[in-house]
Amino acid sequence: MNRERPDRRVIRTRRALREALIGLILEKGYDAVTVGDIVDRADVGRSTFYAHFVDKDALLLGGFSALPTLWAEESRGSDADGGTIPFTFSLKMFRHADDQRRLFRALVGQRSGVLVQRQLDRVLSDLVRADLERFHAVGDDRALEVAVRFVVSAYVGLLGWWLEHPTPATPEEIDRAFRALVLPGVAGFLGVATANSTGRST
Amino acid sequence: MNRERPDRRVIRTRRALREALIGLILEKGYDAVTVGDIVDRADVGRSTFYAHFVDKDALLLGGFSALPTLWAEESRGSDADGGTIPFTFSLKMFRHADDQRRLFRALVGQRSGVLVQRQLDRVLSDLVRADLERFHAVGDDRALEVAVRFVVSAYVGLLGWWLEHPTPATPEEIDRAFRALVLPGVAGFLGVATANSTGRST
Amino acid sequence: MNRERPDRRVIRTRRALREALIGLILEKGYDAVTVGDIVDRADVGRSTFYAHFVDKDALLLGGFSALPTLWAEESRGSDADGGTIPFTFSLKMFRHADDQRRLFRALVGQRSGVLVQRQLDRVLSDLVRADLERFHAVGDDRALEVAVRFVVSAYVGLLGWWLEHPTPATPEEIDRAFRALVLPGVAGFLGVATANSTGRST
Amino acid sequence: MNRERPDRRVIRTRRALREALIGLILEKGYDAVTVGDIVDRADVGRSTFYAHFVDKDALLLGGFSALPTLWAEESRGSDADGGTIPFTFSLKMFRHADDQRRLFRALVGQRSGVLVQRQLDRVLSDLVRADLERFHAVGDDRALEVAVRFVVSAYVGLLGWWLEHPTPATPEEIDRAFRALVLPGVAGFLGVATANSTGRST
DNA sequence: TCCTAAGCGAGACGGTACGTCTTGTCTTCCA
DNA sequence: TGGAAGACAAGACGTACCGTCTCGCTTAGGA
Repeated sequence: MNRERPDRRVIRTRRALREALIGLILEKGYDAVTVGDIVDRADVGRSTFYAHFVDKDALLLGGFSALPTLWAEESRGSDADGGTIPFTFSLKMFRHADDQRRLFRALVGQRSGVLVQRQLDRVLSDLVRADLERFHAVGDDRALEVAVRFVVSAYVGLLGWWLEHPTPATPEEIDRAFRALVLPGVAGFLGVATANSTGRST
Repeated sequence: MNRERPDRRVIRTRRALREALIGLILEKGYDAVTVGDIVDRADVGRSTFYAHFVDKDALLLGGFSALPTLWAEESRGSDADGGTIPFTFSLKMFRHADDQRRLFRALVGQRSGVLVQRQLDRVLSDLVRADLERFHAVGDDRALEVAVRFVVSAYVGLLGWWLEHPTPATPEEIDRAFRALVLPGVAGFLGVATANSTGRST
Repeated sequence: MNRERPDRRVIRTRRALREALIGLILEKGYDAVTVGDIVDRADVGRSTFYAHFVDKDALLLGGFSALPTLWAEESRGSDADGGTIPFTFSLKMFRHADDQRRLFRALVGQRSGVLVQRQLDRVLSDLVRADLERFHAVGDDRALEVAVRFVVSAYVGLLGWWLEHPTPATPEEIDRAFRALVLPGVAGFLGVATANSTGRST
Repeated sequence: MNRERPDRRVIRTRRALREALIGLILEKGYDAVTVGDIVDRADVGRSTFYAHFVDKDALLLGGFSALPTLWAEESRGSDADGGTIPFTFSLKMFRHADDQRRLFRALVGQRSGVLVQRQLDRVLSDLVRADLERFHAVGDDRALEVAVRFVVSAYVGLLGWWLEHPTPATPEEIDRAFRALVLPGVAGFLGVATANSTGRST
């Protein structure tokens, strides 16, 4: 046990770097931020940066790869609803995005790098695939993947659009739109499993 | 008068640059291509490059911004069908993509830059918006934009996925999937105008 | 003909770099000078420096490898004396060193790098070897090399000592000391050839 | 009392560092060895190094500054010869160098740093000065210093040359060359005091 | 057919960021 | 609680691009 003692300094350094990055992204957009900017603001030596992260990208992912997962966890947490509703992540994430619109715009919007988008894609794909398998009897793997990609693309597309436009709608409204647009197609494409809520856990 | 003498050399230079860029994108992906690479391959002086294009991006767009529009035109051209089918661009473009999979992958796929994607988005958005207005009585502008974004995101998402995966389906199949996934949601969300848009289950 | 057009810019850049280096060496000593210092003072881009010289060392040698040779040429020029005196470089170089004591101290003294010393060694070795072959019938190559090394070491040793000590003697005095100390040993070690001044070109 | 508790660990640490340094010098030359290399090989923390030595140089001198003195002591020890021969250190040191050619090459040769050379210079200068004062009636302090420098430079020069060249001569031979080259000049320059210094050709 | 402005290749240049390396200090942990 | 381990700030290094610029050479296209 006790493997990997954290060493407070390491933690402090990483946090400083992460916070510097966030601040700079909000100010200039991800691509315009240089490693030099980051270490200057974090008051950290250049080599220290590279001792912790191979990349600017690695810093971003190291800090935020956790985030989507976190959102996912929170969503899944609400399985208290009996798991009768698919894509519960949707509203949660719209709300998160609403709360921290600036950060989300920087990370998910057009000024971010491809990286967080890719990461978000990955996490959402897993969530969506799980839900699709739960609610539909899927015989065809390829059809499943197509559906996953469809749902995720639609979601991320709407999310990005919504973030870039000034207060076009509440999270609830945009979530309702998402569901209205996506669910019928999925249902038709994959077919309905047994009941709406399969006989799964609970 | 006499403005804009074409000068054969100019044309030759530009074509050389464009072709060099395409080749390099296919080999390394857009982001990895440098101006140095391009002028080396095109056998052109560095300053000549900048005499014609401000950017690597400008070269790409200068060469290809026309493309999506072209595709669009071809699609619209087929309105000979009486305009009874929405999103006719879809199958056409899937077929184009199938024909020139390598080029499309380079331009639209993950290895491309954001630029062509953005351009594609713009053109598709216009096409989709036109179709939506044609087939649905849209009272709410915001709803229309949401729907546009939904359709475009879904389309581009599926297109990208399909390009990245080795021969998962024929253009016809993936187009059928696209329509099955997208049309019901749009119909439900915007309401049916002329009742001819789909004959989907309900 | 006309190969290698010089390109005025190149010449200007190199001179600027060289002069910046000299100035900085005089101020801080060779080792303390960084490439950054040099390009700052020369008002030249960092990459430009590396386009011309692989190293700080290369700049030094590129600028000064000519110098010892130059000194050598001047010395040889005085063969008008009929070539009856060996090591004519000696007094010349002591005088040069006296004239530009600061520069010599920086280049030959302890604050310099090993590089100029090595170069000086090489050039002096050639001069000395030539003289030894002229004035002595040397049968044994190894003995010649030993003698060369002896003369050069003694010379450079005295030169260095003389440079580091404030005006201990005039160039003529130190040259006389050098000859008094070195010549007898060489004569005894290698033997005298024919006459003192061999029958060579006069 | 009890000052300077030896603390076995301290001794072990220092020895480890010293041995690491020697090994690395033999492998890469002094200048190429970094503190990181040393502590890695010695399996010691970086700060431990700096707790014992301010420098890489200090480690070298701490370990080897004794050496030249030692060599000197051994030489002087043999004054049992009645002190009739000057520069008795010469042959002894050539022999040492022959015995441990690799180490000497590393320390005295061109791949070493300036430090041991300087130290060697200092020690040899003292030895030489003492001998010169013993064998010559020196009236002029400056002349003495010049002679000291001459002898030392010549000696170190020959030593270095001899070390760098594969088995060019036995210690006895190179010593004989040294004496033949140096003594006449010294005798002529300083004047003969007790007349026993050399019996060279007048 | 000549001549003259342009297009062009070649590539030097100032900048800027990169990722690596090394040094000497300073903090943390452990025995 | 004192010393070993190693994280850290600082900053130089050499590389890779960028976009600007200056040079002459070539070469159309109008005279």
